[in-house]
Amino acid sequence: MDDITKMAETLKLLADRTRLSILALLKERELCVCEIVEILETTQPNISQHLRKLKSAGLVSEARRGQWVYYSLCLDEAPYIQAVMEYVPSSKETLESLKADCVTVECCE
Amino acid sequence: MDDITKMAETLKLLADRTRLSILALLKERELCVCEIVEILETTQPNISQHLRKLKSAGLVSEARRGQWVYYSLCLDEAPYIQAVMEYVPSSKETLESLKADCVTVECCE
DNA sequence: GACTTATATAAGCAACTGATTATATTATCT
DNA sequence: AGATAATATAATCAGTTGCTTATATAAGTC
Repeated sequence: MDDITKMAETLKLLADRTRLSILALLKERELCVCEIVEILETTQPNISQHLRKLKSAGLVSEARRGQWVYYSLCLDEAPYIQAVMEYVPSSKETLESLKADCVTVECCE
Repeated sequence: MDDITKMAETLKLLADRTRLSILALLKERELCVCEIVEILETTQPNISQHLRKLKSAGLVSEARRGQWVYYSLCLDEAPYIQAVMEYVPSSKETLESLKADCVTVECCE
């Protein structure tokens, strides 16, 4: 697979509303699956499967802590992804409002 | 449509081998459709339809000169696309080798 | 060990995408 | 006007994608 094909494949991962949102969130801080599910208002399997794609491309890494699995951004090997991420609108407010009404999610302590 | 959704939509245009190759070529210089067809070794309708998508997103602009329609890059409005394009491998050699055996294509003068 | 919570995986499906083939349009040349 | 070359559009189709529902695994709690 030549360089351009590989680049197109990697860009496909960003070219999806849900995955780009996940990456935008992880840009702020690491998050566990259930937090992402709550914020993006979708189902858990949906997020899990998107995370798997991002992980197998090496764009995120996971760390289990207790029953929670935390995902964080991992863009050192993907400079052009990093370049794009500079332009993704911040999710800071979204994350703060989550903290505010953090009743349903136990993992945010 | 929120910002992230729009960004994902635009990134979809780059997330395709053929379209990314077209953009990489146009990064070097403007090209007419038949040149792109010859270089990328695909069919004319295929290229035409990809160019239409790129055009309707404003990423390329067209200029008819005689029977040929020349396309050129137009990324002023899309900073993050421009950022990605910095990382796309150059097509300079490909374009020069085209010039070398430019027999079938009449438009390159 | 039984129950609950968090996450992952699998199967199924509707919607979308990229390519091909066929046809239409536009311009040039005689 | 007729023939040719360049490009655009339309129809079709196989392959892919993202989501949902159902189920499995893993960790924590009682």
